Formats: sequence, C-alpha cells, structure tokens
Amino acid sequence: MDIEDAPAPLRRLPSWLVSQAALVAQRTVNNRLGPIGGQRREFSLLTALDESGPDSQAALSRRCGVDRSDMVALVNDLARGGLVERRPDETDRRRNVVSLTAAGRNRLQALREVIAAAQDELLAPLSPSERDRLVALLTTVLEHHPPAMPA
Amino acid sequence: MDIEDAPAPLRRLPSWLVSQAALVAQRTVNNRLGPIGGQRREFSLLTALDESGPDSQAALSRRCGVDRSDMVALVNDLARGGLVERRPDETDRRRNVVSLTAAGRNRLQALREVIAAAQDELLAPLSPSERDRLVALLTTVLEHHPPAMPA
DNA sequence: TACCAACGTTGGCGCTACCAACATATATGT
DNA sequence: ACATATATGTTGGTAGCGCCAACGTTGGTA
Repeated sequence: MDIEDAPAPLRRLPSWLVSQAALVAQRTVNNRLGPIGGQRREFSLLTALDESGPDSQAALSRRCGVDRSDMVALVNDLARGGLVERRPDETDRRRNVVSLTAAGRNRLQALREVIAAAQDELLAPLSPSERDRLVALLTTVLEHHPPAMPA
Repeated sequence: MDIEDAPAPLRRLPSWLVSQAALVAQRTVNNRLGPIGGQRREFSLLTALDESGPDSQAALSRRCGVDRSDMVALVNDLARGGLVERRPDETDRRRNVVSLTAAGRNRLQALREVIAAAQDELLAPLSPSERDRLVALLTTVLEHHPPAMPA
C-alpha cells in the first residue's frame, strides 16, 4: 500500500498517519537491527542503564515504558547474553539491581550507530529544520498526554 | 512513563518519538472506540468501501494496508455484524465483492464522529497550524517510503 | 495447451501492549 | 506492635497487528 492508494479520509487522519509512520520507523530500525540480532527494547534498556546507572527492574520498566512483566523477559534475554547483570538488592530484598556489563556497553555503542543510521533513512525526505520541527511537535504531543502505564 | 522520565537519548530519537506518539494515538482512539465495540481496522475498511464502492477483498487489502489473509477475518467480522456484504463476483469467480450495507453506512457515520473527537484529544496541545504542519511532515515521510506489503 | 498470475482462505509466527494474580518484602498508620 | 497497604519480581494469559507460506481455484498469456 502506497499512501496515495489509501482512502483519502484516512490520509488526513493524524492518528492514522502517526501509526503508519511508526510502522515505517519500526521497519527501518528493525531492518538494520536484524543483521546484528538486536531488538528495539534492548536498546531502550541499555540506554537507560547507561544514562543513570544500575537500577531496579520496576524503575527501569517505568523509564523505558515497558510493563514490569515484560521487563523480566527482557532482562533475562540480555543477562543470558552477558550484556547485563541481575543481582538481588541487599538493602531492599524485594528488588533486583540490573547493571550494565562491559559487553553491554560495547553492544550499546554498536546499536547507537545502527540506530542513528536508521533515523537518517527514516527522515531522508525532510530537511534538518523540518526534522527538528517534527521532533518538537511529537514531543509536545507526548508531553501533553498522561503516562501509558499507571499500573 | 511520562516522557520526561524516559532516557534522554531516547527522547530525541525520531523513531522512538513517532512510535510513542502512535501508542498514544491508538490508545486515544481505542478508548473512544471501546464503548461502542469498534476497532480501527473496521473503520479503515468501511471508509474504503464508502469512498470507492464495492470492491474485491484483495483490492481492499491493498488500499487499507492490510494483508489479504487478515482481510478475510475482517470481512467475516463485519459481515457477521451485517455492516458489509460478501458475495461472489459473477464475472471473475476468483473474487468476492464486498459492499457496504445501510447498517454499515450508519456505523461508519458513528465511527467518524468518535474518531474525529479522538483526533482533537490527541492534538489538543497543538494549534491548528501546528496540526497541519504535523500532518504535512508525516505525509512527506510516508510518501517517501515504499509500500509495506509487496506480497 | 501449458504456463503463470491473481484471488480467497487457512494456519501459523513474532512483536508489542496489556492485565490479573501471587508470594515476598517493605512501608505506613494507628 | 501490629494490621494494613503498597512495592517488587514473576508467571501466565489475552489481544491486536503485521507478516509469511502454502493450497486450491480461476483467469489471463505465451
């Protein structure tokens, strides 16, 4: 489906456009992540850990916008690959502390480059100022809307 | 997750922003569709039929950006609800012709109103010209990227 | 006629977003 | 202090959506 084939009323619906654009974005990123066996959520988690250091799974869930239950599987995957370490928190024995390993840091760097390239591909038809504008508009929309997961 | 809780590197990634915005958009639409038992694909199909009249499932698949196999189930659902009619095409016996019923037309009108309200909610923080700008930017991005389903 | 292309259909896979429930551990209020 | 509420990790399940492979039927083409 090219966009010009889609029904005209849909082509003007912001919610439809943004959903279609998200599909394109995800395909673009995944096409580049596939060859190195990466996933989008992996990048989110590694990024969060790199930015703020070790943290509990629940805190990471909130910051990454991922459900607690999904974070379990995500940490399992990355821990199996040695990119991340999970150990019980001695001061609060409900928690696990998840931390980045050296391998995880290397992995993150590789993902960063791949994902940066995907951004360029995605925004190819836009000028630099248009790209800024798009980012600003989307940010405004997101800032206005409540968090996804109050649970 | 509020956007300001998300890792900073993510907050600047266009692919991440557009995916998050799509989530918000889908939640907004679904929250309003839920009470009347509607789905997003239903709206796409009814819209396509209303715009261009009866058509084959394959053609509708292409225009709605839905896989042929998924269109089968979609038409099943809507036909069961009497919103759509499926009959064999006498002139090309490979095809089914799907057409809108009177009930389908009424349903479409109801969906239109609900979805229009969702757009307003989604874009609440944007001025009219900003909304236009966002639509234009997303359209440009979509026009530049190849169709999703060559199959 | 032989071949290829399109169609509808079935069945399946994988990702993502969710929710419910539970046991355990901590925090809070009285 | 004790009862109650809340947070955490975990399991398991649901649902929508996008996508692919294969098959039998039908139509168009070489």
